[in-house]
Amino acid sequence: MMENEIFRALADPTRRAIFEKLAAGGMNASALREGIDISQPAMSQHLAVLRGAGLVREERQGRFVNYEVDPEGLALIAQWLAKYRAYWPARIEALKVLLKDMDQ
Amino acid sequence: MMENEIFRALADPTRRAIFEKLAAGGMNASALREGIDISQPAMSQHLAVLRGAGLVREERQGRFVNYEVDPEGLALIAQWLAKYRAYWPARIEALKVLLKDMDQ
DNA sequence: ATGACAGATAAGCACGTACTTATGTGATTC
DNA sequence: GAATCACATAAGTACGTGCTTATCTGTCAT
Repeated sequence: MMENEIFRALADPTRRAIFEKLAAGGMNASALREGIDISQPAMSQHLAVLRGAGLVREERQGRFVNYEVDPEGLALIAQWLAKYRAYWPARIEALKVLLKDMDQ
Repeated sequence: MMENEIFRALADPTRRAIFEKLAAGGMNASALREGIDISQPAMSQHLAVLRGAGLVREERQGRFVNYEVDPEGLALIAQWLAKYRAYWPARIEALKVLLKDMDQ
């Protein structure tokens, strides 16, 4: 089950930080390390977990590897979330923002 | 940070199963155990984690404790997800379903 | 080819997590 | 008020996770 790997991947704050950084634009593993105090192997391992969860995808570019957000993982979270739509409070501000951004 | 506890809580498949069961309707901890092969203390501990994450809330009813889905946790996930809306593929079926269910 | 560089993998370790059994707490029933 | 029931908490344990250092793989420049 993919959900398992997705939520497990996002359960780690360092991985969420990496993902958030990638969401601002794809970049290679070394560039990703800047600003996040983490060793090279640790970064590599985190990226492997994110990739396994379908949250990130890689693309070899010479001797660099460019990473970017994989929409598939996000779509699966949206799908999971949709199952519980009955419980989403109708007038919460966050939801209104979400709706406005999506409905176009 | 609440996100941390939410994703950590959902990273466990047993807890997701409990949450899913609660989403079908609130019930007490004993009723929740039916169908899920788990000891009473384990269930109690899982419910404590889900409650700490804002995914579930409790209500004492005599010597029973009724548990139900807390919309706040779900709203926070939606909020987190909304940050990455730029990456959501526009025509994925899951997303269309999500949109249809929300936009009313 | 050789050295340098980007990144992955291996192995080991400290700590966290999910479970267990045992016991505690609060509410109900008799 | 004693027994029982629903649930929480305590303590211990097996296993998972995230980190480290060391090493390997692949690509580029010279």
